[in-house]
Amino acid sequence: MPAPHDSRTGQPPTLRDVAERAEVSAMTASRVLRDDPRVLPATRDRVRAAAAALGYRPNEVARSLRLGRGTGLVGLVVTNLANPFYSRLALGVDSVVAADGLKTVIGNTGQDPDVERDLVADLVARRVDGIIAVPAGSGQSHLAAAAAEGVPVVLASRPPEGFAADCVLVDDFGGARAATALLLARGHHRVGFLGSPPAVYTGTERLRGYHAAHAAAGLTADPRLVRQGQTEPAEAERAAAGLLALAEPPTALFCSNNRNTIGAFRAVRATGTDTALAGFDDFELADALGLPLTLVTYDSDELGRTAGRLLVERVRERRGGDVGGHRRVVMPTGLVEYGS
Amino acid sequence: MPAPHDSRTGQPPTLRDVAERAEVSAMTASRVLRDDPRVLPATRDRVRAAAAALGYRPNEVARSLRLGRGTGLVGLVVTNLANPFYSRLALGVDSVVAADGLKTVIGNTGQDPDVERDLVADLVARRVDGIIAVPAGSGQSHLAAAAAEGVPVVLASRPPEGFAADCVLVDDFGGARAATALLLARGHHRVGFLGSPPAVYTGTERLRGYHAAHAAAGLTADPRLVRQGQTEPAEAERAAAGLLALAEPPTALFCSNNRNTIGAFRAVRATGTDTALAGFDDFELADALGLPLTLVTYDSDELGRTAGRLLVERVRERRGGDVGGHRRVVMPTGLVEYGS
DNA sequence: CTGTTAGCGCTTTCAT
DNA sequence: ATGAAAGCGCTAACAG
Repeated sequence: MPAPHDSRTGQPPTLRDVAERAEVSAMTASRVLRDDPRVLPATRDRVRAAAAALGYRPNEVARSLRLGRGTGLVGLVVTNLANPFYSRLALGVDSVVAADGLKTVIGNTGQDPDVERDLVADLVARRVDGIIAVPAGSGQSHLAAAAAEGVPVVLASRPPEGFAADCVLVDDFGGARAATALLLARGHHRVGFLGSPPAVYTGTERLRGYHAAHAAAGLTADPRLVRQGQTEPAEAERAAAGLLALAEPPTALFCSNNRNTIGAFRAVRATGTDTALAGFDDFELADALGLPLTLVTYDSDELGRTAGRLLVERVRERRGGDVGGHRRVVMPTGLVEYGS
Repeated sequence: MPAPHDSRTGQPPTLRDVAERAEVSAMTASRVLRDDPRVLPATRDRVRAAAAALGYRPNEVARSLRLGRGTGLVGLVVTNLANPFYSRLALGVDSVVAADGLKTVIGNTGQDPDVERDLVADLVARRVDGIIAVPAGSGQSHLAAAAAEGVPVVLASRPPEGFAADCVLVDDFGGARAATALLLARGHHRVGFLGSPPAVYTGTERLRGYHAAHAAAGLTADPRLVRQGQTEPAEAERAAAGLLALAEPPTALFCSNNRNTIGAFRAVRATGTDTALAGFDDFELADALGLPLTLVTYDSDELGRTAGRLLVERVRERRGGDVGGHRRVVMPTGLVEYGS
């Protein structure tokens, strides 16, 4: 364990300090520390020894300024990291970009569009190498602006609106349609819908799927059974309880994300009805709830990894490659049945 | 929506570009953009207009290099962001530091000590303003080195070893002892223990609590009922199944974290025994499992926020304040009973 | 193989 | 009220 730095000053050692100690120029020290081969082995050793003795670490801030190449950071903009969907996404992204030496900066917006705007602007000012975002839904002009400044942008689970960017989507429409169709095929003719606020892309796509399944079965969904706007389980539970308390309650519920599914589950259990339950997104312990539960599943880790991969390719591109036009990856969904 | 930058070049506009367009020196432009009052209102307006027209954003990399003040980033080092414990911590930390204009960089180690070392070194090289870490357990010399270089370090849920740093802890010992005591008081004399690898601080503290409860009741825990080393629910399930298959199986299990509790729950349900279950950490849907479950709880969001607060105070201190000696905050625990 | 010069974008210091 | 010079730590580009 070398002394971290010269104790005369509280400042970390600089390249100059290393160079002086090794009695070479800063340039030679720089070469050695970047493994440039054109240095005499003896000099190399002296420099290495000096660096080790001082506990020298190159200042990455200075390097990125000099190299003009960005900071080796990627911004990840999400609404709520405590939601397991987003934390898995974050992990998937980080695992991929870390392999390229990039670090992930998190930006949690808490659903606030103003926070989201500021966050993106700040990430751009910080010269991140790219941004992966799951925009909350009320406009993407801030992302468009970032893209226009040359910062690669990748959207996860929502498509770009009004500008071009890579994105990874889930087959929201198809998955929701399949799950709803299953409920209808089992004889449920009154199927309720619980979903996120209408401005959220995935929510409206999944609602479209719900309606499409009805249409395919020659049915029309009762609009009174559609409740949008719930973001947290507690809200979803109230909304579900409201549906179950109707004079003609639904005999089944389709929930457009895991927050709504969990809320609906609580409402059904509390009410004691045998309402059938289906939802989008798998979640931990879904199999252990003691109620039959049909879920639309997809590989959520792969979603994050794919987003990371798309971004990394763009970052490499800026350093010389060429990926070509913007890509749109759609992840397939499956159906899983839990409970007895 | 202003044009993001001059389209002649793909480069974002610099202060010079703004200055030229406003026909002032870079210095004056800089003053205006930092709201330095000593500028003629007319000039100010010209500069503001130029900046807006170009879509100028100050280069934060250059600023931090010049100001020598760090980057406005804090590093968060955890083992597994997909674990809800860590994602809540991350959110708590971020919510506090964001209020001070700081961003959180995530470093996910995946339990690998080498990755952890590299990560910390890299964060230091990137000149983060501070580091919040939940070290995996095999040595903290890398954190000590960071602290020695003057980077504020705050540890969450583990105390510093071999160096001084602020930390936030949970009352691991007391919580585990209370939960175990409850099981013993209910007549369980064979209580199993499921926990993380022995190198993990929280695991061993909680094991200590488990033993202390036995001692206080005049009992000695059967060492064959102690299983350490499970990190994921699947491993924990196997370990629990092993205990339940013993000739003299435990009649109750105490699990030292949520991963182990979930695994134990699965094993108990699969076996169909009426083994009593207790564990450390609350988790979503713990109340919905249909089995009685006693959990040691604490405010995990507050844990993250406290860590963030301790760090922010140190960061401010480096800019002139004085917080004094290193602090150790211990969060109290409670006991919750779920299930019928 | 090694060193000198110059400058990334910004701001502090010292003029004017 | 404004500007010129210098430099944060580092590294391309060019000497020698």
